[in-house]
Order: sequence, then structure tokens, then C-alpha cells
Amino acid sequence: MMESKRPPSKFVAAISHIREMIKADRIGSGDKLPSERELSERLSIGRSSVREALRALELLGMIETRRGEGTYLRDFKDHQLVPLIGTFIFNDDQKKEHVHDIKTILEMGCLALLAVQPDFNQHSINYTETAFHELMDASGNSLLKKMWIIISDYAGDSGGQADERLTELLSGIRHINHS
Amino acid sequence: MMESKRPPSKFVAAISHIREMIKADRIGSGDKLPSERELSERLSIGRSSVREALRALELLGMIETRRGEGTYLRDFKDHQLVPLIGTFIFNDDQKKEHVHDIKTILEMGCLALLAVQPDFNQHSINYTETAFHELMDASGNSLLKKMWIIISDYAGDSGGQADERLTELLSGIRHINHS
DNA sequence: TCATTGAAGTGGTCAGACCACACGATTTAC
DNA sequence: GTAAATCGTGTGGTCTGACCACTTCAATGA
Repeated sequence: MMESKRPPSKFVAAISHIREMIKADRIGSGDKLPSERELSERLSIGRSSVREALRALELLGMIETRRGEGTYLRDFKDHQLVPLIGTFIFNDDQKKEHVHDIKTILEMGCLALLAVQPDFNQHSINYTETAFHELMDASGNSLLKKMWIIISDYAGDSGGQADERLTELLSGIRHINHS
Repeated sequence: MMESKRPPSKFVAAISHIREMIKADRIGSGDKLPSERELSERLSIGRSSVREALRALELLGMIETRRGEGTYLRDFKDHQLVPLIGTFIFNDDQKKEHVHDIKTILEMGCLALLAVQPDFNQHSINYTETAFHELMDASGNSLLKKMWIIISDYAGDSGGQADERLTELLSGIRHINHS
């Protein structure tokens, strides 16, 4: 028979338990969670397992730990994951040009989004680094902006200057005929 | 006063160290990482701290641990980000739209990168989901592909069909005159 | 009244001890 | 000779107890 179920590790179970506890006990943003030692008791698992779970939740930005004080529930917003995922993706051998190209692509995408808006007015646009901050807002895609900001960070751009790579890609994309 | 650096916790440092080690030692997908005990020695930190780091990386899907065997580096495409995010995030319609637009933007960027390549041949291109897997490779930007994979997973692909949003944005971008 | 002290609680870290499991070499049985 | 059972070693999984550094707050003292 298809034997399968391997009991999930304690620390994975602990993550679930802790989250259930948060919900059940009506713990809100900024509130304090039980101490690690107390969690250890209540969940009947070792403190080390509790810690592995808490560290993971901390990395995700769900909780905040303050030495000497305790563990607190954060106001968790999904966009906090964007930088995290960023470090995950950017980790390896990424070449600088790749990062820069991605940034340019996002800017190009931003322009495309603007261009398909009903009230689009090309003349009100310029293409400096600072201008794109507003353009990203105008695009209406908050995720796009977050990604762009993160990418810009990694690209370590000097700012200010308009990017010639953007010009290049924009002219390149014109050769694409998608019918 | 410039109050500042509190040394990051050992486990956060361990995450960085481990990732550096992976890069330095040329550990590839499927390869085995040093054992927890060895990592503990090499990094001069306790095994529990090593474990907290490894658990976090495991949660993200970067590594895979097999009891009795060891810890292995996962292939990037097996990342756990989507299910992970899914358990933490509420997805409204607007967010889905944003994600989908990002995906389309990345595809458009891919096309732009291809278009500026010397040997570009538009006729060899089609625009299905599967085709973009190869197009992403052809673009030469591995980072772009990674992002696209994640976003595609998250967007929950419709599959083989070409996307009309891509057509829309492509036609939109033509209205941009960047001189 | 106000500063000092110190106890208690908390997260941060470590070391050691088991356990369960997987693998491979050795030994054993056929 | 070959196949099966055995056992040693290494691994991750977990628990415990012990410190440390830090924060808070009540008790203490000037």
C-alpha cells in the first residue's frame, strides 16, 4: 500500500500551533506572545524546537523578538516578503547587468501600464530615477513598485540620470510584432 | 547620537555564511551540504544556531533535509515560496491582477532582450507559456527567468495559451517615444 | 523625592546527550 | 560464489540544562 505519512517535524508543527494560538487567543499586532519557555510547556515540545519555529516566523517578518523583553506579533504585510524573496533570488552569481536589465524591464513595464491607461499623456513624462518613483505610483501596481525599489537597491544605481539601456530596450521592443 | 550596530544574531549570520559557503564551494543543485555538526565547527557557532538557520532556509525551499542522510541543496525551481506565501497572504483580485501584470511585463522584457540581440530572428518566436521557458533561457538573463518562474507559479498559469494582456502592453509601449 | 540596587523574567547561545534513520561494509547463511 | 542478515558509523531530530546579556520593575536607601 501507499504508505506515506511521516509525521511532520516538531518545528513545522510548532509553526502551525503558534499561529493557531495567536488566532485563538486573539493576539493582535504589537501584543506580546508567550515566552519561549511557556510555549515550550504549552506545546509539550522542547524549547529548541519552539525557537526554530519562532526564528522562521521572524525571518518571514511575522514576529519581532526583543532580547530581555519578549516576542511580539508584528503587523504583517505581505509586501514584507518582497525583500526577503529578493535576497533569496539574488543570492547567487547574479551578474550586475542582469540586475540592471531587470530594473530597466520593470521601468519599461511601468511605461506600458501607463500607456494603456485612458488618460495617458505622454508629454507629462520624463525618465529620471526620481520621476519613476511617481510613475510607479501612477501605474497603480504597488507590487511593481516594490519590486522596482528592491531591484534599484540591488543595482546600486547612481540615480538622477535617465538610462540609455531603457532607450535601447524600448527601441528593441518595437521590432516585436505580436499579432 | 549615532547609536547603531547591534551585532546580528548568530542565526542570521549563519544564514549568510551558509549561503556564502554554498557559493564559494561551488555547491550545486542536489549536492550535499556539510553536516550540521561540521557547519557548527566551521562557523564556530553552536549546532542549535546552525539548525535555526537551516530550518529557515528549508522553509524557503532552498534546501532539503533528509534524516539519516544529510542536507541537500535544492534546485531553484523547487522553491517553496508559493505555498509559503499562500499560507500567509490574503489574495484579493487586485493583487492577482498586479501579479499577472508583472508576469506579462517580465515576458515583454524578455522579448526586448531578445530583440536587441544581434542574431535576433522574430519568426522563430511564439508566445505560449511553454515557449517562454525557452525564451527566458535565450534571453541570457538567469535572474529574469527566476523571477518569471516565481511569478508564474504564483499567478497560477492558465497554461499554453498566449496572453492577450501581453498584446495589449506591447501595443501600449509603442506609444512611448523616448528620444 | 529620587537615584540605586537587585531580583526575576526573557531571548541568545552553547554543549551534551539520546533517538530514529540511512547507508555501506562486514559477516553469515545458503 | 552469491545472497541475505548484521552491525558500525554518520546524519538529522529532539530534549535538557546551563550560562549569558538584557530589560523591567519593585524594593531599598540616601
